[in-house]
Amino acid sequence: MSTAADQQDAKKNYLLGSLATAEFERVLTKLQPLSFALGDVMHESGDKMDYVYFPTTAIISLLYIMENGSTAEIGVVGNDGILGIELFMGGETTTNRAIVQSAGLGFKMKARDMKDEFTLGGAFQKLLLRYTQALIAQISQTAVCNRLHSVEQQLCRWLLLSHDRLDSDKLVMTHDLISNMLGVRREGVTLAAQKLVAQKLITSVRGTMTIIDRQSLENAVCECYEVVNTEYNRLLGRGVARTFA
Amino acid sequence: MSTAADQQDAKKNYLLGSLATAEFERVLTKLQPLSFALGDVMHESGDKMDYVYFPTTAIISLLYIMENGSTAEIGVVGNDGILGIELFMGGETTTNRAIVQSAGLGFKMKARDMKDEFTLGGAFQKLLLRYTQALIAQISQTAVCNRLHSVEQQLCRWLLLSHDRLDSDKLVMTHDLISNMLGVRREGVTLAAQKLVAQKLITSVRGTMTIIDRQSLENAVCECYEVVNTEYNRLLGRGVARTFA
DNA sequence: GACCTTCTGTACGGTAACACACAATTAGAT
DNA sequence: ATCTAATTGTGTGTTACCGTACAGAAGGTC
Repeated sequence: MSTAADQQDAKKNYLLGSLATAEFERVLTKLQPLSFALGDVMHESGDKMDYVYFPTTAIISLLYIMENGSTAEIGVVGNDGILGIELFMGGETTTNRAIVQSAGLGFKMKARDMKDEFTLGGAFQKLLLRYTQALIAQISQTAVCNRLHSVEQQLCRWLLLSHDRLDSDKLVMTHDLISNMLGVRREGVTLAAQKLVAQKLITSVRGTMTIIDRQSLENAVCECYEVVNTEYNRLLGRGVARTFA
Repeated sequence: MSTAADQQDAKKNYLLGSLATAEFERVLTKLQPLSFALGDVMHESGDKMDYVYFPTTAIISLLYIMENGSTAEIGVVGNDGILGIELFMGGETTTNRAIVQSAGLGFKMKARDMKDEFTLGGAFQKLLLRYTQALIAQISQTAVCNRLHSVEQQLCRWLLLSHDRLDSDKLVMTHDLISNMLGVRREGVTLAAQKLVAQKLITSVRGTMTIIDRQSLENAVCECYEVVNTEYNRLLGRGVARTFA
């Protein structure tokens, strides 16, 4: 692939966008554009992946599924990162499911190409490792947040994380879906959402939540959100969070 | 360092022990033996580390400390791994505190030496990356377990995790310390421990818990324990868990 | 327009873990 | 032997979330 439009699009993914020109152009030749549909399972626990993915407007959830069917999200990948770190980390597979949480676009790269690029040991490798460390920070914070914070706080965090990775203020998401991500009951999400609606931070109507007061949402969220954001910023040179005008 | 005794000791750390002879001997010249005392803080959130550590009989907890002072463990490193992945991952620091949970021995290596070894890109690098992926699995499972399982189940998991990394059946640990690791109240640990004592899985006296029926403890634990163990086994060629006679 | 499905709101009883308070026990120090 | 500090046990009331059940509302389909 190599149209100028694709080039522009690829840069929307921060990892690709931070590559120096020469490296970016080499990598670009190995990328194929791709559309992610809501609910698509990019890989199942234990699956070998044929591709790695660089979302630009799509968001992918890393979900863990328990034996009894309950689920919990451990992390999220959007235009900030790459799906498929297990390929260059050497394990080939992981124990979680990757599912499209918000439809959108992105690029894919063959597993073989990814490994070759990584083995070169250049700036791309360094970047991928730093990204992996940022992802570890996100997963760690999820662990802590799961232990110590309320559903309402976690819903705030989840909304902000999604908002950061989207162009729009509208999150197309049912309470049921969010409850699977947060690992809580659907009713729990409804209740928490109502509280946020009452404070006029969001609106929530059948299948869509809209963020109407992001600043106040940031005031309501637990520290976990900011900690992860700062860490992404430190490790990758820029935060994921939207900035204000 | 290079005495024959040290060589034997170094092999007690699985990462070091899985190196091929030539690589092991090269690495060995860069190791210094070290003793870890209970409660020692190996690094604080945000600190740059001068060394990485390879425990052999000590256990280190990766603890996250919230703004309000409450704490939660995100992972644990013993003879199965290395403390200080952030050095070769490129971030230099992390957002958690590393504290000695169980006193014991191990080795340290200068940060500079670690980076040089990693940059060589050989088997050691591959091993370190696979270990990092195993640690990610552990942290992820902690996140899920924090969300979905009871304190009693988590105490079982924590006891087994510690037992796996120790020679003894005695865990020198107060309820208060464990409560900080699990991110729950001290009373909660006391209650959970009482239930396990009633089932004759452990004994618990002032400052020491002793595992007396490991098999039953494994039956009582949630799936999280086994999942992580299987993943360590797959990624590193051997599990951490003790095997039975 | 009638029907069906999906999504959301509400209610009720149950439970696990919380916060706080304080008593009882044990270990170590002088 | 006594004192002190650390550790563990226990009780009481509160809260957040769970499981279950069901009603109402919104949207798609025929």
